[in-house]
Amino acid sequence: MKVRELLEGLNEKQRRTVQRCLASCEILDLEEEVETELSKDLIEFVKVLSNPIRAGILKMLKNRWMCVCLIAKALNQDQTLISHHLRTLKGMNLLHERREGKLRFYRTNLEELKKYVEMLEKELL
Amino acid sequence: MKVRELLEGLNEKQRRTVQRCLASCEILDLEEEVETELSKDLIEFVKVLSNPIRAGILKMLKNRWMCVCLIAKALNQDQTLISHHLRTLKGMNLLHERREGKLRFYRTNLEELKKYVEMLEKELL
DNA sequence: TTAGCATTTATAAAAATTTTCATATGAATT
DNA sequence: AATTCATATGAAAATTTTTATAAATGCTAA
Repeated sequence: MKVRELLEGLNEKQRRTVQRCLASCEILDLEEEVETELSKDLIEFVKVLSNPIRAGILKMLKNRWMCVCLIAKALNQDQTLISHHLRTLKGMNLLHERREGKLRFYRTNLEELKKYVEMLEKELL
Repeated sequence: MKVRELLEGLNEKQRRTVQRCLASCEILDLEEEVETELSKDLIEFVKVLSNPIRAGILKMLKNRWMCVCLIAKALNQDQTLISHHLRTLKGMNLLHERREGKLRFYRTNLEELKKYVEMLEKELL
């Protein structure tokens, strides 16, 4: 979508005001193509990361395996709450899981995490 | 905080289970230092970014100035809603602002944005 | 200077997320 | 086999975020 097309979508008064402004200050070129869409996945990733508990989990598990009860202890949170957040992270493929007896160990999936961070840079910088 | 200290914080049964497991599978070293804290600012940044409208604004304004009414048109959202989100973004210093007559133009503060993305990489990768 | 317009601000309503609590599941110890 | 323990799940409650509505600001053009 070009700036010109957006401008044409405004009501008459607004359009006149903006046109006049752009004519005098030349702050914006009408022929520029405007991109607003971010990948749905990327937004979802950022949302997952935006919770301090989930972000803390990813940081803590970036270079080690830990079982659920130790994760809960480290973050000083109820185990069932941690379980919920682990599920969310797993849902985005951001964790590896490994079972040892009745314990479950998790570790950050750094490949996947890096993929998202690179997407972020590409889209916004 | 070391893994050993976390372990000592568990109740006796749990501690025994975990100790026995670690003794046999050697998946985790008790002497490792565990880091869980992310910078408060960084989390706030990620939260700001986690809304699709705000992320869309940052993408659209990464290389141009646009006035509020055109931003609203481009995202096909009510102008007052856009104003709210602009305020949030301004509050994190993620936007430059410029007034031309009765219009207000915004543009992404790429320096600041880059700063946060770099923090993110440093903390999580 | 006044009337109109672009935008902001305040506040209330709606929607989404997080947390808690009760219960389920599956492995291991007894 | 029965019980216990670590973790998972689901639904309800609490909290936060987003959106909508109404009123206020401040610039400008007439």
